Amino acid sequence: MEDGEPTPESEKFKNFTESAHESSWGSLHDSELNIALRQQFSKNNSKKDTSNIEIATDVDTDEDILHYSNNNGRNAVATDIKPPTLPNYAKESVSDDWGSMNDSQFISFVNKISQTQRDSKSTASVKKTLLSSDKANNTAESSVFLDEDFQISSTPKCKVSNISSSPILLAQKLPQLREKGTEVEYQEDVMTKQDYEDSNRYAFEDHEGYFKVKNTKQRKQDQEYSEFLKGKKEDGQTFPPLFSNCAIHINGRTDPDILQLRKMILLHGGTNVPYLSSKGIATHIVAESLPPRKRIQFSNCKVVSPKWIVESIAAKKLLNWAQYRLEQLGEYGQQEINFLKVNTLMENNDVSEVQTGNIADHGTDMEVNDSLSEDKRAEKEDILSQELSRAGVDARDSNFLRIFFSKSRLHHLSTWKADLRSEFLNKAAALLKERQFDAPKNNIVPENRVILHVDFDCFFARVSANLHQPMIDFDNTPCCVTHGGASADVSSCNYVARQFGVKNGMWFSKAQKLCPNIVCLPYQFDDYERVSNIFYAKLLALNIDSILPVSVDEALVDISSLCMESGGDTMGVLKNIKCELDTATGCTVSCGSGKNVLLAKLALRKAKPNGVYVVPSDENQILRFLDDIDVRKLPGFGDRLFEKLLSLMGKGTNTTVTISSLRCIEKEKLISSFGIKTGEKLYLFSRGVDDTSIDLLSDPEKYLRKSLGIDVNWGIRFSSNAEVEDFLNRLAAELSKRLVDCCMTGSMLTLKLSIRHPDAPIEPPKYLGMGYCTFVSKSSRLGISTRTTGILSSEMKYLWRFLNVDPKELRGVGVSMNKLIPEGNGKIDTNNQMKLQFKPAAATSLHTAIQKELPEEVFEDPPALEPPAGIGHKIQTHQNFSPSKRTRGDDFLSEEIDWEVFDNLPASLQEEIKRELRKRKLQSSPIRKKVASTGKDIAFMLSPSKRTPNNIQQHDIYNLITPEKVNTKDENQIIFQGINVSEEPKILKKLLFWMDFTLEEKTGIEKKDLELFKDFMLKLLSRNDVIRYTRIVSAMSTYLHLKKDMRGYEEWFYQLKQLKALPDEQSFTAFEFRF
DNA sequence: ATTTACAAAGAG
DNA sequence: CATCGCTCTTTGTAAAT
Ligand SMILES: Nc1ccn([C@H]2C[C@H](O)[C@@H](COP(=O)(O)OP(=O)(O)OP(=O)(O)O)O2)c(=O)n1
Repeated sequence: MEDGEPTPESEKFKNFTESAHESSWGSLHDSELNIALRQQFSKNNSKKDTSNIEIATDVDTDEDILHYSNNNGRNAVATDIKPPTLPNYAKESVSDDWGSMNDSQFISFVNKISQTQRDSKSTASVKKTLLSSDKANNTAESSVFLDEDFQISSTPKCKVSNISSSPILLAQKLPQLREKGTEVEYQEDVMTKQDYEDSNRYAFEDHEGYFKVKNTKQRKQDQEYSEFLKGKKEDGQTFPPLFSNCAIHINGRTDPDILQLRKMILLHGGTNVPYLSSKGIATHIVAESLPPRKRIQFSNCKVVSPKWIVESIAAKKLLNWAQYRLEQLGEYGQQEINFLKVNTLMENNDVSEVQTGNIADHGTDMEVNDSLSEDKRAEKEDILSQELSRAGVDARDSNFLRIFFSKSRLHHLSTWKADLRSEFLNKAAALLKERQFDAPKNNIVPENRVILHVDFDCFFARVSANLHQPMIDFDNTPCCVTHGGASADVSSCNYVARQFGVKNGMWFSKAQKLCPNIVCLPYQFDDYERVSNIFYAKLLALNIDSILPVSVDEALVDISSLCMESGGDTMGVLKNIKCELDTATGCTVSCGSGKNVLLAKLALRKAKPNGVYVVPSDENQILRFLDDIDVRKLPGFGDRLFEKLLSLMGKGTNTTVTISSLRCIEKEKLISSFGIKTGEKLYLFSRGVDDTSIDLLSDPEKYLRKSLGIDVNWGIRFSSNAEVEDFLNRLAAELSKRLVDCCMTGSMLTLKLSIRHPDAPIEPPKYLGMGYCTFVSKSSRLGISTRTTGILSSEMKYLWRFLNVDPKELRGVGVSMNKLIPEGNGKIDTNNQMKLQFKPAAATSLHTAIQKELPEEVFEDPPALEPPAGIGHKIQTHQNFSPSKRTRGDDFLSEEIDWEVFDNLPASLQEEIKRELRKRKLQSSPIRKKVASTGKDIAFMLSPSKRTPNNIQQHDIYNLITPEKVNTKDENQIIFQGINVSEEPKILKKLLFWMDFTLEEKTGIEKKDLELFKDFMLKLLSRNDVIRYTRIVSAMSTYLHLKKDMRGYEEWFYQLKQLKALPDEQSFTAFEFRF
């Protein structure tokens, strides 16, 4: 059993796992699984009712699948009658901007056009056709194709402002279309033959090859197109080849947006670089602003504002890019950063792929190999790539995190979401500031609000399929995005696959069983981001009242004003928005609307796939709409709540519950079984009531991030404590980096561990997965708001030791910063500082040390014993928690304060970045992934207590030889630096000098010195010389108090805080000894 | 009565 | 070979204050 023999329980677990993945992707996670299992186990143990439960589980699952099939059935019918999507060419032909298409879309589009226009050679006739089809788009087409899916019909002639094609743009684009068409037709042939191999599942076995080809292909195509254009001067339009020597990459959302910029660049002879590959191609990067991460990545490129393009074109000559250099880069020479970077790369013998952690394991266009011969380089890369492949599956490798995150879909989703939140919050903040005086109160009463929920249909699957070569008939071919192995998750599958019962989150082996012909597509995170940028750019271009990003492919939008303008034709507005988004992205979205968020979300469920749905605002109609909806569709209503509800209603597990029956349950009953908030929410939801706001301006602080964490629950396999602590060091560095990225510091740290459940096999069914686990978490106050890697890692290691988990049983590690404040806004956690006056700090590393060195009975006394009873007890029951068995403390001094190099970066580079952050300006217009400043930019909106000048500098910790020398060893005499303890003033003088020195030094306290110092202090304590001890700490604290503005202040504060906390325990101990 | 620590659930 | 099971918010609960 211990060795992972498949016991009945673990077998059951496996079944449960798989069915859970099927029945509800995303809503049932392992933590929940674990709960479910725990519950089942306990049930089984107490009631001996195993078979019953198993059956129940199965039935539940089947039912769920059935339910979804029904849903798909409806879609299938619709598909049979009429294709739910427009034929690609029809949609694309009405696109007002071909720039939004990717290569394959473009090729297909052009082919269709040239096919339909085969006989007509004149530009004018093409124009006419396109124009008429454009018209069709706005009128007939919506009724013909879309009405099929609309639940409520409306006139197709609605007009939404801002979204119709500009006639000027249209006229400009027409000749290009035709010309590009003939050009590309040829191009496609060549490409198909020379570049692509038709492999069984993947078009390309590896992403790298794929991206290289894609990049090459697009650039080549763009280039031929521009060359072709150059020769053409008809139509009176000229496009001087301003950018002929430029290869330009557009980074994220810009103004004017990426579509327009790309067009401008290509028209004027430039090369567009859609993806940054490891070959240094891009000469310029266009962006509005960049977060530190990308700033380093892009450091050897000329990073310019979009204005450079616009104004160069206006001036009809290439303007000096330096004038448009992105301001944030400021004074640090790009050369210099590049130089540092290159050196780092070479020293580390690293490859750019790992360095940058780009999605397809790609680096930037940083080229470090100029000096190496091709052969040598290839050889080197070969060796490195071998090392890399190990690094990706071994958490002990220093590159593991980077590789893991670069391939993790969930990491990307989370990151995108956080970035979007941050960006839109900043936008809102800027807007609020602008408005401060003219208060443009929007006068729409809640009853008349129209909330739109818009979401791509099977986002990843659609985008990946669009890019796939050979082309996929998306509406008839089952396909899904997955890494491809049997136990790999299906991230997203299309609706064809869903008819077979395939679901997002299901294991691929299962999906394949259900649907043997399913096509497997690779992840293409860059493209998801790119399409998402277009999506949001389009939404922002509308006259919307507010917008709340829900996910990379999903947003809540207040369209009350738009609907008012259109005379209440909500359906028409939705259709237009849908059309607009479909054409711009080459995907399909669905739109649902209602007078509140709840109704909008439910409407979207009805609208999917590829449709729109409007919930009317009449109360009775709302209730009728809700009546037949499954309660499981309510937002926030997952498996666990459903289970509870079933038991509350005394229903079997295989039933569904409609909202109308939920409505029959009294409020009190709901509250008593679900808790006050949840009960009340369910009560209101069942009546269609929901007052959730989506307005970032209404309460900006609410949307400011409150925690920042890192979780790794894959690939965690350690054999020793040292390996774990090494990993924690790297986690700390990563956490610190992310805190820098969003300009925040935090004062509480939480470590969360996943531990193999005793009943789970050693190796779970999923390769390197976490399997069935128990979880423990422990948090600690730092006493100071910080993000210093050294402090974080030290604290994490303390928490790790505290939790006392066998490294071999560890299956996952998470760490999170909890009491966040925006950078520079008050350094000290005053709340906690106050507490320090009265009682020892919460757990700190040094406590551990003391515990280790004290006799065992100390642990039995609550004041000295850090863990509150609850925790200790819980851990004990789960995993033999026994503090007294902890290893002796000899290793403490060498391991406890493990000051690592501050970060992976050279200190000078770090310094530059931080300076840069401080310089950041409020009005810089934010761009997703380009603006990391969550905190600072909206600092002015925070309550005054949280606002303080940000003149306190961050400090570094860096190894440095200080004036300290080796301590002497004497058993009887306490000697510090050759000075006997009786000469206390001398020692103090030395200490203050040392402190002063390190406070100024940007490299901080040298690790060895600190060890020696602590060693000395601990000796004092061990002799019960609390008086001296306290005197020294007080003197140092007082001195430190005068040095608040020094860079080393924070670190010293932390250290002294720890030292201060010790005597309380010590005196207690002494007291104990005396009696 | 609040505040705090921890755990669970739910989302994409 | 595989595989990349993240990360944040909200809520419930029990215990401490
Ligand atoms: N367990 C999950 C759930 C979602 N996703 C990713 C893939 C999806 O494409 C994207 C968006 O999630 P949605 O819930 O919107 O699902 P889809 O867009 O795939 O399908 P649809 O919205 O049409 O139901 O998030 C994922 O990787 N794993």
